[in-house]
Amino acid sequence: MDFRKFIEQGEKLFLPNLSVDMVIIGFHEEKLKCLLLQIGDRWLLPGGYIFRSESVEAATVRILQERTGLPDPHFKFLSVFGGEDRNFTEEWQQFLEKDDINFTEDCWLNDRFVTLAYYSLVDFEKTKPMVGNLDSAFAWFGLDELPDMWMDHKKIVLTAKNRLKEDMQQEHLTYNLLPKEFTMPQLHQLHQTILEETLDRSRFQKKMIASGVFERLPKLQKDSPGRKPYQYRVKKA
Amino acid sequence: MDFRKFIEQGEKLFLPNLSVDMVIIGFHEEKLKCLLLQIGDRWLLPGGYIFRSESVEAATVRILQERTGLPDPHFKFLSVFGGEDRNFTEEWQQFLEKDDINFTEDCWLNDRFVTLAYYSLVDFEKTKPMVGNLDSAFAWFGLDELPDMWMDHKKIVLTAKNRLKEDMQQEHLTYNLLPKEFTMPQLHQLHQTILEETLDRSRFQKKMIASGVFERLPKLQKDSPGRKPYQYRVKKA
DNA sequence: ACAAAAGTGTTCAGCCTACACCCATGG
DNA sequence: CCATGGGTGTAGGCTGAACACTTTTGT
Repeated sequence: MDFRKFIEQGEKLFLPNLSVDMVIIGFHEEKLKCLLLQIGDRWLLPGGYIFRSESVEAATVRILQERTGLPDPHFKFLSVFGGEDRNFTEEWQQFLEKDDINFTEDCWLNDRFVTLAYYSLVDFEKTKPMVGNLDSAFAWFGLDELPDMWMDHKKIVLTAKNRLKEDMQQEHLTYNLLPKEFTMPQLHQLHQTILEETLDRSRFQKKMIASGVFERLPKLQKDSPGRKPYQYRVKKA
Repeated sequence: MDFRKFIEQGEKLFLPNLSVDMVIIGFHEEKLKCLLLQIGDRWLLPGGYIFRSESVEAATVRILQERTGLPDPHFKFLSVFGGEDRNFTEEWQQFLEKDDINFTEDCWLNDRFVTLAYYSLVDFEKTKPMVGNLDSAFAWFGLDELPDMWMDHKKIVLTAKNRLKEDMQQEHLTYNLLPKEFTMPQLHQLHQTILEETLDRSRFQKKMIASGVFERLPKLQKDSPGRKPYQYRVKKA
């Protein structure tokens, strides 16, 4: 969408005062990373607004696809952030004062926003992040090395980090962070990273296999010393 | 709030296109009941809108207090319902056409609404439901005997019913449905009702006591045959 | 042959399960 | 004293914890 149109006509196109924010999480170099965008000097979560003729779910998928290039990304609802003072007046002003856009104080973007926060687990290697109209860059940040962020966005990321810990103990979803085919040692390492504690290798392996969620594939070929691990993927069923 | 002001000026006072709906659940006569309001011939969930200068959380609490009369009601987020065609044009029309209010097609209430659904567990006996400006009556309905309801409201109730089943296995929250002081047989019966299955009495009792969440009080005095049960309440900690 | 990596076994403790049994009270 | 309701005990099975052991591979 054209930038000027977005600023000037956004309130006609989108549901006002409501946004969607995405905590997009990947796993790279033994660490959890979060995809952030840069506007001005500061960083913020990828997000967007809901077209008046679009369901919330569709908006969520669209925003995710736009940012990650993935056709069918995983996502899960996180939380509503709805503080009465939740607006981005300062942030927009800092960024837009240098531009020639007609950005007045009563612009819809300056109003209060309730945001619907989601988190999304993606395959780091498959993800092809893209910048939007407003943001000048993207980058992956370790969840413990977050930069200065807009408003409550850092709080949203940390909420996602904690929620992921809880959710993964209830349902199988961590495989979304790995390639389609992966090994138990990889999954084991991933779980340890997310939970921030060591897990008994033997028990982990048996529990995962016993869950019946995964199916075993031929062994992985690789050039490192030691036994070759089996590969697994999620059962389609 | 004055009815005319609500219709005519609501869009200035509230965040537009966003509502809060409450599945208020009580336990009475061995059954789960849900508090509904009547507008015209049909029933709907208690709900409301968020003032522009009010946090979502504050709105939630306010709406709950208005409807239940309870000072500090329990509530928990349920889900977002955000379909692209989610509006109440038909429902409002049916109800308001007999009135002399200036209710035009472009009224804010006819627009699309995204709703934030919560559920709330209340002590049936302590709850003093109240009707609002719009609704003509309230009533408690068994979760398996729901009447004809607005739009997706029945779906929201059933979502709450299922979520309650899941949540209660993770955290202690069912005591919100009972008086401050209650007995294990009561709690046992309640859990069986919610889960729709029988639970071993012995095991249930030991598990509850072992959780350390409750403290034992003197035995209950009552006039029925059989041993008198202890009373319990939640530990304040 | 050795070290490293991955897979599998073994033992023990603790918890869940299904009942059985024991206590208290009113009729 | 017995029917009813409520509290506690026990034997077996399943699951999780900790760690040992074996297999496979590159160097």
